[in-house]
Amino acid sequence: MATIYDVARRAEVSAATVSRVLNGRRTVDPVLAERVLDAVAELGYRRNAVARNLRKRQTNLWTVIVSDVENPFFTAMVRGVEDVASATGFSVVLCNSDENAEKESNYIAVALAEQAAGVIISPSSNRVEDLNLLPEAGCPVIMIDRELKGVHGDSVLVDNEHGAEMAITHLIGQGYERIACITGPRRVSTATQRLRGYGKAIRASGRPVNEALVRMADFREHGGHDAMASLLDEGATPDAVFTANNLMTVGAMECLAERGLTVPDDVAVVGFDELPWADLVRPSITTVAQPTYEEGRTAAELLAKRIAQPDRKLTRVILPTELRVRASSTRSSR
Amino acid sequence: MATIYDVARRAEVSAATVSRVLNGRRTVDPVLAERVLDAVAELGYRRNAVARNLRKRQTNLWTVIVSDVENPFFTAMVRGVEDVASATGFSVVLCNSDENAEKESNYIAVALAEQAAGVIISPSSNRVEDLNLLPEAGCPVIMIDRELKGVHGDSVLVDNEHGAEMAITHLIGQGYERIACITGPRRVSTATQRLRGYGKAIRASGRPVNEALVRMADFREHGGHDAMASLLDEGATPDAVFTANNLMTVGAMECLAERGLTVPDDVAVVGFDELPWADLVRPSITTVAQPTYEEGRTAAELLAKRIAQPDRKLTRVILPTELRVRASSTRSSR
DNA sequence: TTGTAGGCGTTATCAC
DNA sequence: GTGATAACGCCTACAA
Repeated sequence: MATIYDVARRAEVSAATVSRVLNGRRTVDPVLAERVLDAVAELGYRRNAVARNLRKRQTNLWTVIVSDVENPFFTAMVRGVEDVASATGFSVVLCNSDENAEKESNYIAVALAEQAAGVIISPSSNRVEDLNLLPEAGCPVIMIDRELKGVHGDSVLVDNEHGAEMAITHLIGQGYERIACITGPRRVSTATQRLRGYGKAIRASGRPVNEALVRMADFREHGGHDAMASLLDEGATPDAVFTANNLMTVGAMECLAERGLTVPDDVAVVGFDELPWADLVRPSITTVAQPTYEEGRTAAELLAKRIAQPDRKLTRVILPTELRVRASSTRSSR
Repeated sequence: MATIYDVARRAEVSAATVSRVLNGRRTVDPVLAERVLDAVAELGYRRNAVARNLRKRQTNLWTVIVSDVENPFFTAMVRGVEDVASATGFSVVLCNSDENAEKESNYIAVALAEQAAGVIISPSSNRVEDLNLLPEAGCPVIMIDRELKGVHGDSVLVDNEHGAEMAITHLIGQGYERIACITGPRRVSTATQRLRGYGKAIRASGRPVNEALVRMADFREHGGHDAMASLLDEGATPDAVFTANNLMTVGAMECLAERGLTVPDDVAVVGFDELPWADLVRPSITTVAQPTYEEGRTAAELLAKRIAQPDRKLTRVILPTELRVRASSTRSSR
């Protein structure tokens, strides 16, 4: 591999001049500059980003830690991040924490060691201290999708409570009476916020919240399935269910199908998050849609800004959700 | 940030000893080692991977370049890669070439500059020379899903031709007669191999291949939709269609639904690749399933081996596909 | 076993 | 405007 010195020798200038030409900051005699560029081309020189990063004490790597890479929700988000990153000259290191606190801590350690320029994370754990290692080391953190109080970083969220409220209010308006809720783990902000929206809407209709209709699952397909089964088996007899994320919606639907229950006639379904290719799913599912790609973009833009300007005020962006009414929650007859 | 020298001073040893303790290669006096470890803990020292990489002239970064991050097929694959990477101490830099040759070349340049330890790529272009820059610079390449002849690297593929053949043979067995094929761009190996399997099966049944029933689209949802529309509009009147990837399957299905055509009674559908949550899609779709996660794992394992042993013989792994017969291709009556 | 010293390839700070 | 020269933080001969 050719180094900057090889180029300098060939162009008959100093290494410093080569560096200046390559970085285009200060002015260089056009004649020398051309000699340098020629030498670069002839040698097929590429600069060594590792050496550059060491010298500049900063990299162009963003670490993105998501809690489930296989969930299409995060996929779309990552794409938003990636688009902004490549447009601003950063590369994205993708890490899958798999809802596992150990893995998450591990990836944080790696990000620190690799001198990541910034981290975008949807926290799986509530290890505030681990996350704060990053800002303490001067590495900005953006929380996305999920919020963790006490972490010194910006965040990009959606109006989870309101989204859930819309979902439940819609079900109530359709005449459903025993509305169940399958939410995620208590430590995750989206789970509690969506549950709160559920409770708020139920109470707003003048009814009490029935704990027998509430389940805390794990945001996974299997968990949604089992929570649905438990609702049915334990005699809670729901006539509708609100599931707090896409995977659990799928799990719950599968459980209903296994039991021979019809959606929406036996049990109506509204899920948080869009499903990919929702149009092919029958019955089509009513969802609370969030602007996933935009969340990724926004987080990335926030990170780029903070890197440029480390002392700017912390921001907390809340993006709107939208209720998309489809067949799974509209009464055909009764 | 504390450096190895800060630790050395605190532990009253030399920097070399600290390095030796941290890397655990050669033996160090247990007493000194403990002093070092204590100093590390007290200072919250973390080694700077950038400096280490410069010195060692190699990083622990794998660059994974996929042609569409939002396609669940690649998502599962990336997860397979990521699992192996993190188990072997590598990090994954994810790049989305978006079926775009320019972006792809760009990411290759970045991988080179960042001194990636290896690259796993599903090529979007057929720029063999660009890809070969990597092995020339000593950076191993693994091609995944798609093959590009002339590239000096290992590859992990599936038996595309055989998979397509199974699909078509199945349709023929079900009595379909005018079987259309929507495949991908000619430059992509999976597109041509799947088309070849289609032709082979058709001919094996004693019929000629009718070019009016074949379309080359772009492996995207929209492309699948338009190709289906063109088949219907141009009077080719297919009674079945084989779509060469998951996104085009969705597009074609949507087109059929728009036209009020019923699957499988008006037109049967078999698609290459599973759809996520295939069980919720109605009618359920017959697919040629490939072991996506395994492809990722295999590619990653191959990369790890090649890094450890750069001169091992080039390998080309072919993983099997499997026909999953569902409702979209089984004649109810006629 | 331990310490010293040189270098990985850049960029930044000086003089000139 | 250009060219020496000194870091950036680490690893590893080599010498002790």
